[in-house]
Amino acid sequence: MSKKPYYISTAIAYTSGKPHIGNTYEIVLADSIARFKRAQGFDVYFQTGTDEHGQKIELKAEDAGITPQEFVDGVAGQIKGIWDLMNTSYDKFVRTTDKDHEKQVQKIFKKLYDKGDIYKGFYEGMYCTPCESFFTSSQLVDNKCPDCGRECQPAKEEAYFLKLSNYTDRLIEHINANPEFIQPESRKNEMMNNFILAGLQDLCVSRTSFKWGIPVDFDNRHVVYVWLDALSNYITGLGYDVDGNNGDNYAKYWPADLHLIGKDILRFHTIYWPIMLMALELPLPKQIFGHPWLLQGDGKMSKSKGNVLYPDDLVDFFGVDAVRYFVLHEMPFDNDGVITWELMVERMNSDLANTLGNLVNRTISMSNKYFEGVVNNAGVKEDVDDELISLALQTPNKVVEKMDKLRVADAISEIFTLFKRCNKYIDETMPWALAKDESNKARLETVLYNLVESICIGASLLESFMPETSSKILSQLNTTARSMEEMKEYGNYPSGNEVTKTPEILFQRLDLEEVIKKVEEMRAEQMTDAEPQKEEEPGIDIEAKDEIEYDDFMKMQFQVGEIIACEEVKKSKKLLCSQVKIGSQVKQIVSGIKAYYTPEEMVGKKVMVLVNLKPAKLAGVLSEGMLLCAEDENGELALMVPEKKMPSGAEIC
RNA sequence: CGCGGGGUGGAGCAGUCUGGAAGCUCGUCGGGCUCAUAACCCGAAGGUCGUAGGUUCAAAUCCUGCCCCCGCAACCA
Repeated sequence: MSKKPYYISTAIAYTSGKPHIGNTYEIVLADSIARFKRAQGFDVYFQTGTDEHGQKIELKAEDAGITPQEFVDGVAGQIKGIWDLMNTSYDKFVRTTDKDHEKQVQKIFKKLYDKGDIYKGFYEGMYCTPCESFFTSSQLVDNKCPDCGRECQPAKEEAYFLKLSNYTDRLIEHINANPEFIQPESRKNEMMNNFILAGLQDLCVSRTSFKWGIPVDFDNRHVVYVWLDALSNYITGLGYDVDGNNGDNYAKYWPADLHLIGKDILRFHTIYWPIMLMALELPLPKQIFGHPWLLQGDGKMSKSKGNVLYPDDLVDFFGVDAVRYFVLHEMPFDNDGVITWELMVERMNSDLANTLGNLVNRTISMSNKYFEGVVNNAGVKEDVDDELISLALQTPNKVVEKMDKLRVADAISEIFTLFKRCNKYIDETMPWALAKDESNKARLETVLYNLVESICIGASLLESFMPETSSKILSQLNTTARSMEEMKEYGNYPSGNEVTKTPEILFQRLDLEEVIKKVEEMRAEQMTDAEPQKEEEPGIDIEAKDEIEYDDFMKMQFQVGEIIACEEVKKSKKLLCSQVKIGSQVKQIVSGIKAYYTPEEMVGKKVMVLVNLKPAKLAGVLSEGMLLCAEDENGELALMVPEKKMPSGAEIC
């Protein structure tokens, strides 16, 4: 009987920089699922990779003074290095700059164009010439550019679009008929209500504004734009060929069983990707799981704070398997998980060192102490054994159940429940008491046998999640991993086998204070590393606007305003509504700065106001001007305030 | 009234569909034990299950109103 195929993929990582712990979570999660499916006897194909095109990369490469190809080669290598460091067992690392991928994307583009699913059209809308940007009429404010406030003209720019309307009915049907398709299910409603039922806009699939992409072969002014390129990796990586000369892997593994992705890109995977496949007349993937995010507890990650968690640093502190354990265990099924140093140290000490490491250590030590390492199944059973044995037999099934529902964190917990039961069993049977009387020798042998056997089962199950630890334990017990089949019966550990004489500590307990101290040192180091950059801080470049006349400038009236009252705009997330005193008059101004200032902080500030901006309604509230802010590359805002004391109403010129 | 999820001992969660003694992990405190990595095992304290009503012999669980948090969408003059 041939093995059933199982194809799992992660999203491909964008090669703009080094992956942090959040990115790493996804690959580890996918890896544990892939390993588990292999253990269950599936013929698993596990694909990951990198998304390497786009304007952002073109610009970054330019900054670095190298070609885009050199740039992405470097970052892709770095990402692959981290994936390998995390001990992930992917079968293929696909890159969107792979020649065969590029070729197939061109063919896909052509085929859909020939079929009429891709059409040449126009970016049609309101165009702001100075900003070089298109806006839909709903984005405009009183027909003015939302960025600069100037008049926009109706305009067109040539681009190719993927037509969605032909397939939306089929997509809706498919989603409704297959409740498993989008996971977690709550996300299904978001996609349906916010996008599909609201009416889909055709997806723009080409660009003329940059070059670093796959050229449209029949119209080389255009390059293929992001999603059509990136999503195709799932089939091109398998050797899919538009003309039907598919590779073996495609025939064997498509459609995919599971696309594992972050919740932020569910829309592309549950709407655009299925429609692309329908247009190509290919079957749809069976399931798409938008996993939650792993967040840091100690504030927003930022390089300047030096608190970004990188997987390689964590591995230095804790070791690969501990890091794998953290990210898998702290992540619930459909809520964001939180990771902090405190939490990691706690898990390390409590779960890994105490429960697991110590169990293995004390078991092996006793075997050596009482029987010189020889483990014999003497068969002197007592009632207390039953509970342990039955749990050891049930645990594999429990783990399978959880994994079938993609509840990876829960699956690991089941394994640790078994280890905890082992610790309890030691206290119940008190081997050290048995050892005092020679007549209890056979019973003592049985007790130790039960421990070793149960640990073997637990360690074998652990392989998918903590492969290195699993093999360390098994090798200390001088045996190998059990198959799922072998775990159906109890007592497979060979009687008379000999465990190691020198048990190695699996996980060293850590002192929280010491860890915090080291972390601070590391942060300080990261800060100094960042320092030179700060010195020469080039500032950030933004898109240049057209030159203006002095008269244009003079049209704008800026004055100092004093904020005399401020409140949140209900029903909006980002807006604060301020009463601003400008000379003798008071204007109401709404600003999108709630995330950076509280209403209390605002009151009393003297700020720079653009006074003669045409009033507009924001979230239903009238706004009669604009508070000016500086904005950095992360969108962080800072109000502009006069450097010296100035009365409200003072002109800024 | 845009759509959806959630509020359970100090922390993180399960239980809600299918009403019927409030559970798990961590932490705290007390005890036991000594094989082991100051570990392991047992016990205890600590919750009006967001809030106000309703249905019922019985409500964390079903119904209604309200408050708060989160995700998505909109908005960021």
